[in-house]
Order: sequence, then C-alpha cells, then structure tokens
Amino acid sequence: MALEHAILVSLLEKPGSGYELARRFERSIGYFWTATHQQIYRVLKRMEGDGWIDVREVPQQGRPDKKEYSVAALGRAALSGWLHEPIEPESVRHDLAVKIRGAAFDDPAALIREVERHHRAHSDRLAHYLAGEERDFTAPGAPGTPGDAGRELQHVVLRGGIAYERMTIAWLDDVLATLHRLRREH
Amino acid sequence: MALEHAILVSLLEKPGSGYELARRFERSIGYFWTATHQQIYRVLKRMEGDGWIDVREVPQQGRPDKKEYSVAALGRAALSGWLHEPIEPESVRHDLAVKIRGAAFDDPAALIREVERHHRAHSDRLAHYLAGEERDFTAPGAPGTPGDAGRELQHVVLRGGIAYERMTIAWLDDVLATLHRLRREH
DNA sequence: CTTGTCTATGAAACGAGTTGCATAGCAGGA
DNA sequence: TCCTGCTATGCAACTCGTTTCATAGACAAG
Repeated sequence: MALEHAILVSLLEKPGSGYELARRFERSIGYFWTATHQQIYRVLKRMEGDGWIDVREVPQQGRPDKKEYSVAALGRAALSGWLHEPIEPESVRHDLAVKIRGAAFDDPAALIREVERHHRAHSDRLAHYLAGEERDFTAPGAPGTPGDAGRELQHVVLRGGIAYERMTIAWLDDVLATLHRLRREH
Repeated sequence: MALEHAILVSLLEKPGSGYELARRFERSIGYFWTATHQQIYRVLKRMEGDGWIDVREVPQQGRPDKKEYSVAALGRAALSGWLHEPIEPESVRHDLAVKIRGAAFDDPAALIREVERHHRAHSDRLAHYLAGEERDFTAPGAPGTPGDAGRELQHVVLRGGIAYERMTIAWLDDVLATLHRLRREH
C-alpha cells in the first residue's frame, strides 16, 4: 500500500485537510496516484490513530470548519522506512488494450470512436501538464540555477507524466491507423 | 472490472484451463493486465455459473487432468456488450513517483539504486517484448500483406507495450540524471 | 522411498478500492 | 423560503485483489 505514503508526502509538501487532500489527488498527486475522499478520510483516521499525523481544528468563516493534518515524527519515520524499502516495478492495467484485442471477435471499426475519445482525454491531460510546467517550472532566474531539491523532484515527476501522455497519444494514433486500415480491408 | 473480459478474450483466442490462463497472464495478456491463479479460478467459477463459459474435463497423460474452458454464447454476448460500452481512460498508480517526490524529505541519493533496479527491470521487459515481436510479427510474406485482424490487433497492443517501456526507460534516465545532479549540489 | 519440481485446482482470510448514502454549514439566486 | 451548489466529514456494504495455506497426480533425482 502506498496511499498512506502518498498522503504523507502531500502533507509534508503542505499540511491540509482531508477535503484539500482529495482535491490534490484530482490534480498534482493525482497524476500518478488516485484516491477518493472516502479512502483518504479512512486512511487519515488510521494514521492519526497510529500517531503518524497530528490534527488541528481550524475554524473558518463563510464555510464549515476543517481539520488540518500535519506529519508527526512517527509519520516521517514511517515514510523514511518505506523510501528505503525496494518496491516492485508496477504492473500495468490497460482496459483499452483488452478491448483492442477483444475487437478481433467483434467489430474493430466500432472501437474507433472510443479510441478517439481516449485520444482527446490524453491530449487534454497533456495540455494541462504543459500548462502546469509553464506555470510552476519556468525558472524566473538564469537556466541552470540550482533550485531546491523538492522542486527539481516534482519537476522530474511531471516530466514523466508529460512523456507518458505523449507516448500514449502517439500509440493511440497508431491504433487508429490500424483500425482504419482493417476497416478498408473489410 | 475487466478481468472477466480479459479472460473471455484469452479464451476466444484459444480455449484453455485455469492453469494455462494463469501462465498466459504472466506473458502476453500480462503485458497489459495482471492476475494471479487465485483470481482466475474464482472468476472462472463465477463465469461458469453464469453460463458465460463451458467446461470440458480433459484427461492427460504424465500430468494431472485439467478442465478446459471455452466461451459460450452468453459469454460472447457479454464481451460484445462490454466492447460497446465506453470506459474511462485509466488512472495511473506509480509507487516510484511517490517515492521520488518523497525523497525531497529524505536522502534523494538513496533512491539511485532503486531507480537503477527499475531501469534494469524495464530494459529486460523491453528486450522480452522485442523478442516476441521478432518471433511472432516478422511477416514471412511481403510487407503490406493483409494478415488477419486478430494478428494485427495483437501487434498494435504489443507496439504499445514496447512504446511504454521505451518511454519509461528514457524517463528513468532523466530521473537518474536529476538525482545525480542533486547529489553533486549536496 | 523420500524429496523436490512441475502441473493442476481450490479454500479462507484479509486488505484495498468503489459505490451509495447521510449529514451539515454556508452562500446565492429564484 | 426553498433549492441548488460548494465545502467538509463520515458510515456501511460490497467488490476486487493479495496472501497464505492445502491438496494431489506425475515424474525425476538421489
């Protein structure tokens, strides 16, 4: 399980409430890890019970109060321990690939619209990543300026997301060309 | 859930036992969908109960008997239905990306060995894919010869796997360069 | 004739993730 | 005033996936 570790990283980058974490998981952290608010609230409860994080009630105006979580010493230690453990290279899950192979037993041309939909979704995500890179990682100083480590590491992760989307879009072009070719050949 | 659909596709490509399916999920199907023999046996049971697949006891010599499954009409219909339903573009889960961002709060240089390990694993997988492509998709006839649709679709999925591994390896090179740079800057 | 390995199937328990539902404060507009 | 929508938190039920353990036939090596 890495959700608790993803939460620790996010809280170290900036303390926040369960609700705020859920929104981060729709954005930056969500580029490489997803979680619903249900999971997040449950795991926060457990982590609080284990002494990994501290809570602070924060009264707010114009909106309901919130509980702001921050990482405690035990949480930092847990994260450090996990960072030094080896993990297995991830196993992939591509519904779309299952569909493509399955299309051989149905109508391949019927998949074209679906693949185009995915193409648009990935193009949108790429545009979103590139906008984020432009916004957050266009150095105001000279090139080669040593920034802090966290910024560099966030950037290299974002570059991974960008590379992933570019690769996926190119592959979906390949898939579309293949489906069109198969349709021409009946 | 798409495990049942992945199994249907695999059984349509070639009928087989739970054990054989488990081995396929370590190879070709496993390139884009993973499953253990436990999951497979359980789902096969359910699919048999739902009338999606048929069983046939096959006595064997020199090894235990097996149950060979093949897709029934109901299963084919279920697959077809799923193929025509839209699916969401996959959400990603990259433990390694969590670790990289987490390394900002620990020792980034300690990650180098881990990243190198992943680099080797992905290089091995790429070599494996390329060998499979060479073996199965090097056309014995003239280039442009229209093969059957199933073969074409299997190939485009494999090309996706190859593109994914190449992209990942290039990104891990980027990550390693970043980690080394951070180490030089203390 | 015991031990190890490969084929082949399965039960049981647990942990992770999803879905649906519920509550509540506060704001703005019909 | 009521309805909608956003912030904010949570329970309960369920499904999916992982881990551990168990069984059993066949063969080969020692």
